[in-house]
Amino acid sequence: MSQYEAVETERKWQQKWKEWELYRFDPNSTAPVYSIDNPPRYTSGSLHLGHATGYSLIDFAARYKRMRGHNVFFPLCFDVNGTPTEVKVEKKHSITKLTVPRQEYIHLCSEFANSFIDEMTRQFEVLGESMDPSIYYQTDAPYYRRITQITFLRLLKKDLVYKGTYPVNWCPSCITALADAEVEYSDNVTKLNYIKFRVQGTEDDVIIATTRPELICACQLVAVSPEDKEKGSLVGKTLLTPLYGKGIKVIADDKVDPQFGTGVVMICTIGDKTDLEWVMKYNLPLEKAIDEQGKMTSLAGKYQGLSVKEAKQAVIEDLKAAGLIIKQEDVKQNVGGCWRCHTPIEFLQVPQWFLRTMQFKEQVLKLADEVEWHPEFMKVRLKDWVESLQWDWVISRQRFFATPIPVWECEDCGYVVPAKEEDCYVDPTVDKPPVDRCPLCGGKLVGCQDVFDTWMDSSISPLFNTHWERNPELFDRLYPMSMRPQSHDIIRTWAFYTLLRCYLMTDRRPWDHIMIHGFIMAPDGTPMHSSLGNVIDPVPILEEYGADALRYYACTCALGEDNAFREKDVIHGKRLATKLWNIGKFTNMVVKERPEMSGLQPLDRWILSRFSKVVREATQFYEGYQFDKAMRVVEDFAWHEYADHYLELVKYRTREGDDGVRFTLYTITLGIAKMLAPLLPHVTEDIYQDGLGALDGARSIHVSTWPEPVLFSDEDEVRGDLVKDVVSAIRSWKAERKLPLNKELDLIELIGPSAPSLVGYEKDILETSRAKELKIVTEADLEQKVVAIKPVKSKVGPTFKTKGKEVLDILSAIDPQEAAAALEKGALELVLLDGSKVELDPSFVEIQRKLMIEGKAVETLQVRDILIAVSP
RNA sequence: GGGCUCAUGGUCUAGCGGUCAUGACGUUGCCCUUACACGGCGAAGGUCGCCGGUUCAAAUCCGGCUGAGCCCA
Repeated sequence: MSQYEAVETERKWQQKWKEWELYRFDPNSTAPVYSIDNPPRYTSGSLHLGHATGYSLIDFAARYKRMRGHNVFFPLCFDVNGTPTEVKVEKKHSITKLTVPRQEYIHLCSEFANSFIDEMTRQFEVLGESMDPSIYYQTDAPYYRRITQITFLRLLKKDLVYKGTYPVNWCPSCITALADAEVEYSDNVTKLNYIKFRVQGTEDDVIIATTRPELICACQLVAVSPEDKEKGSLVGKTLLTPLYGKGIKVIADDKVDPQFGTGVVMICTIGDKTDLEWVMKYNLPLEKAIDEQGKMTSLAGKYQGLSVKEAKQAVIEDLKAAGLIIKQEDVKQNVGGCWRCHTPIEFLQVPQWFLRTMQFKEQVLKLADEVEWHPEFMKVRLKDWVESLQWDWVISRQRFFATPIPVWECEDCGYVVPAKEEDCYVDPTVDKPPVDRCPLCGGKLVGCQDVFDTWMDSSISPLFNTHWERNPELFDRLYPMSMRPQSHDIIRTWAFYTLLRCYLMTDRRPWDHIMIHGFIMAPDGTPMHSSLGNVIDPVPILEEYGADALRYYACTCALGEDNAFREKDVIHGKRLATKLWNIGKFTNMVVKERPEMSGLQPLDRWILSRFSKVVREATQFYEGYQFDKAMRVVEDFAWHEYADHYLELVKYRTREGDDGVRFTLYTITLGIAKMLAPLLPHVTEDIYQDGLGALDGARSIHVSTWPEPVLFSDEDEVRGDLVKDVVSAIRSWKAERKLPLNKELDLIELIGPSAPSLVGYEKDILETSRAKELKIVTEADLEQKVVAIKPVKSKVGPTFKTKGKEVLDILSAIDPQEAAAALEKGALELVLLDGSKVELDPSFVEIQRKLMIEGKAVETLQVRDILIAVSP
C-alpha cells in the first residue's frame, strides 16, 4: 500500500477487534475497574451526527483507560421505551391508543423500536466505538424492567411514593395525555374579558380581567400584586364569583403583573401553568371543571356537558345579560395545542404516582458535590435546578409503551396491592395480582393502567450495570460506577434523577465522575432537529473520510460547549491520519528491531525531552477528559516538531545505521501512535501492526501500555530549538529565493554570543542545509549594522510601572545605533519628561543587526541573537 | 424573565494579565529534499462583539449592553 486507504483499513481492523474480543469486560480480573454508565441509545431511528460525536467522546475515555491498564466496563445498550416511539408508530400505522388494543399497540411499538437495533449496533462499530456486547442491555427487556419495578416496590414500602392528583396536558379531541414535547405552541388572539366581582357585604365591585370566563366555576382565589397600592386594600376581603356567588379570598402575590388587565387576576384549577404554580403554593383543592372529553363537569352548574368553547360563549352571554362584563379587548396569547390534531390542550387533574423528591434536595446536592464534574460549571445547572424544585416528581404516565407500574388497585376502596418482588417483571394489565380480592374490602382488583415516566427506567442504569440485587459480590466491586457521560440538556432529568434514585437505594453516589458534552449544531449554528430537516447523517461522512476523520472532529469539540459541524475539521482529520501513517512508514524503514537507548546525540535528546513533556501534558489532559487539548498538543508535536523538523534534521543519519536515531524514532513514533490511539483508533492500529507492535509486544495498540516520559532536559531543548530555527531559517531563505531545498551552499557562518552553544550540532546543520562548510564564531570579521532595538516589555513594565509607557515611547524614538552603542558599554540612560533619569541594562532591549561586508549587505538571517551569513 | 455557556483575520479556532495574538480552511507565490503534493517553505489578511472599570500593562479580570445555544419560568 503506497497510500493510506482509510475506509478499507478501518473495516479490516474493526473486523479483527471483533474477532479478538478486545473490549470484553472481565468480571474475574483483578485489574482496577473503570466503568462507564453509558447512555442507552434511544431507538427511534438511526444515529445522527450528534450521537456519533457524543459516543466518540465516551469512547475516548474508554480506550484511554484500557491502555492505562483498567478493566473497562463499557456496555452496548439501548433505550427502548417511551413517547417518541409511540408518536412515530402512531404516524406510521395511522393508529391511536383508542383504535388498537393495548397489547397490540405495545407490540407495534416494540417491533418498531427493535427494528433499529441491528443497524445502530453496526453504526457504532463503523464509528470504531469500543462498546462491549457481552454486557449488553436494553431498557424494555424483562431483565431491566424488573429492576425498575423492584426499586419502585422498595420505595412504596418505605412510603417514598404516594398517589396524588396532578394536572397533565390533555388533548380533549384525542382523549389522551400529552407529553410536554407533544404540545405545540402557537400565537393567537383572544378576548380579555373585564368582569365584575362583588365584594362581599358591600355594594362595591372589583373588575377582574380573564381570558377564561368559563373557569369562573373553578375559581379558588383572587390575587393582586403586593406592589399595587391602589388594590392593596382588597387583600383579605372576600369576593363573590358572578353567576355562582361563591366566596373567594383576595391575596397578594408577586407573580401578579399589576400592568396586565386590571391588575386583579383569578386563580383557577387549572387554567394554565401559572395557575398550577399557585395551586401548589397555596395548597388549593384541585377541582375539576373540564372532563377528559373536553366537556364542562357538574362544577359548571347549568353549563355542564357543554364543550369548553360553547361554555365560554354561553358564560359571556349570561354575564353580558346581567351587565357584569364591562368590556372586552383583544389580547395576544401563546396557546398550547395537540401536535396531532391542533386542538387547544387543557390541563386536567388526573390521579398520579409521586416520588418524594422535595425532602431529598439537600441530600442530592451533597452527592453532587461528591462527584467530580467535567466541566465543573455544569454542576451549577444541577444546583439551580434542584433549588428551584417546587413539587415532587410525578412518575406515572398515561401511556402504553413503557415499564408498567407493578400494582393492582381495588375498584371499590382504592387499596393498593403491590406485586411481589420475586414475580417481577409483571404487567398488571395482563398478569394476575398476588391475591384474588382486595384484602381490605374484598373488592375486585384492577391492574394499574399507568406506566412509569421513562426517566424511572434510565435513572437506575447504575444499579442495573452493577448487578444490584442480583450479584452482591459484583455489586460491591462495581458500585459506584466510575463515570457518567451525558449531554447538558438532561442534567435536570437524567443526572438529577439518577442521583436521587441511586441514593434512595444505596445511600451512596452513583458515580465518581460525570462528563458533560454539548450539542452538535447544524453547520449554520442552529440546533439539529429532525423536524427542521437539518440533521446530518454520519454514514456518508464515514464512507468518504473514514471514522478516524470524523472522530477527529468529535475530539475538537470541548466538553460542555455546543459546536456547529465543521466538515473541514473532518477533512483535516483525514490528513492527519495520512500524515501519521507516513510517519509510521518512515519509521518502519529505519527501525527493524527493538533498539536500546544508546548513542543519543544532542538532537535526539532535544526531541525526546519535548516528547516527554508532551506525554506528561497529554496524559493530564486525558485524565481531565480534555480530549481536544490532548489532541492539540500531540498533533502539534507530531506534525510540526517531530515530522517537520526532527525527521528532516536526522534523515542523513538514518542512512548511517545510527543507534540514537533508531531509538528515538522507535520511541516517539510508537509513543505518538499510542497517545492518539484512543482518538484515532484505526490508523494508529495500522501503524502498530505494520511493525512497531511486534517490537512492543501487545496484540493490539488498544491493549498496549501507555507511553512513559524518557528524559527531561531543558538545556537540550533550548539548544535543539535553536538548531531547528537556524535550519528552518536557511530553508526559508532558499524558498524565498526559489531555490530547491537540496541546493548546495558553499558556506554558512553562525555569528553571535550564543553561537558556540551550537557546537556539537555542526553536522546536523551542515547535512540538513546541504552546506559544504560551516563556521561558528562569536564575532565576525564583518561590519555589523544595528537596524533596530526592541524593548522587552515584560521587563520594562514591572520595573518602571507607571513610567513604563514613557520608557517604551522614548525607546521607539531614539536612534537604534546610538542606543546599541550605549548598551554595549553597559547601560543606556534615558531622561524622562519630569527630568529624572533611568538606566537600562542590555536585558531590557533586544538588538537587531544586519551584516555588512565591505559596506555591502550579505545574505544574512537572524535567529534570536545569532546571525546567519549564507554564501551560496 | 432567570441560571449556565459562547462571541478572536472571509470562515472556523487556540490563547484567558506582559507573544510583532495561535493554528486550520480558503486565497496566493515557490519547492516532487530517497515517509507524505492528502506534503514542505513563504506571503497577504485581525481596532480579539459593543461600552465602561480595575491595572504600569487586558483578547485575557470585573460590571453593563448586544447577539447565539441549552435548561427553566
